[in-house]
Amino acid sequence: MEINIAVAALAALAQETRLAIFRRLVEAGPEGLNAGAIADALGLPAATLSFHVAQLNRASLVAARQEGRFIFYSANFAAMDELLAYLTDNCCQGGACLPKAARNLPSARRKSK
Amino acid sequence: MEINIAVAALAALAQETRLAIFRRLVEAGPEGLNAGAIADALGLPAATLSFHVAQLNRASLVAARQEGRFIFYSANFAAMDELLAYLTDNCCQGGACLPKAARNLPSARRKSK
DNA sequence: TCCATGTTTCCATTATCGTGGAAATATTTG
DNA sequence: CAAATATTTCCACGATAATGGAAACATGGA
Repeated sequence: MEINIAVAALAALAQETRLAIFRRLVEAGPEGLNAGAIADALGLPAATLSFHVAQLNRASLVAARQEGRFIFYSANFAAMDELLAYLTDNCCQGGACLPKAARNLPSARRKSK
Repeated sequence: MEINIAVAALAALAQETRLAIFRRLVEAGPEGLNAGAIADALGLPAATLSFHVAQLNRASLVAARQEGRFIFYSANFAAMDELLAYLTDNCCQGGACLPKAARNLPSARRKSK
């Protein structure tokens, strides 16, 4: 993962409303939720929800699929995996800041790409 | 970790210059680097470096210590640990997006607060 | 086809961010 | 104290982000 992509993903999550949306989608699992359901759950105007979900989508953290007249959004777990890998690889010296539970692994390093 | 703190940390890292600074400090280890050295390494004007490092500091991702007439900045590994823990706890369904190397752990869950 | 429903785009407004030169503020050394 | 060096604060500029109402754009059903 290049730094630009990591920055884009971080920026997408670095906003309270968007982080809340993403958490909700993670909670919802692979099925995801349609736009209205997210808006209802978080008490957001449709335009605001649409704006934020579009940003998450642009950063590839959220996928969209049409289903009837609904649009379902779902968390992209693989992208989150890559972001976490980037952070552990580049922002932790020798895994020094991996969560304690993961700290004493044989080798948590990953292909640098 | 509360959502506000996570957002603040993410926002601090969600900027190319700042992420580069943080990476450099991680690389430098606990000793850290003085402001001028960081600026030189990244080719940044002093004012710009100071601005960004202050943001990282406000987000508690970077610590500062005076040493003679230099000010040394160093990465706060514990804070990074907490951020990673927040992300894995709240943005990965059952650890579904933990980096592969860490995925099959007995229990990567951590105290929620 | 017409209507209801779901979602996005358009728009204007306000607020905040990133940048870097210049001046101000430490701190050490002579 | 004065000079040199390190860093920050001040300032102004342009750029981008967040918000939400209203209008436009699908889509499915009667």
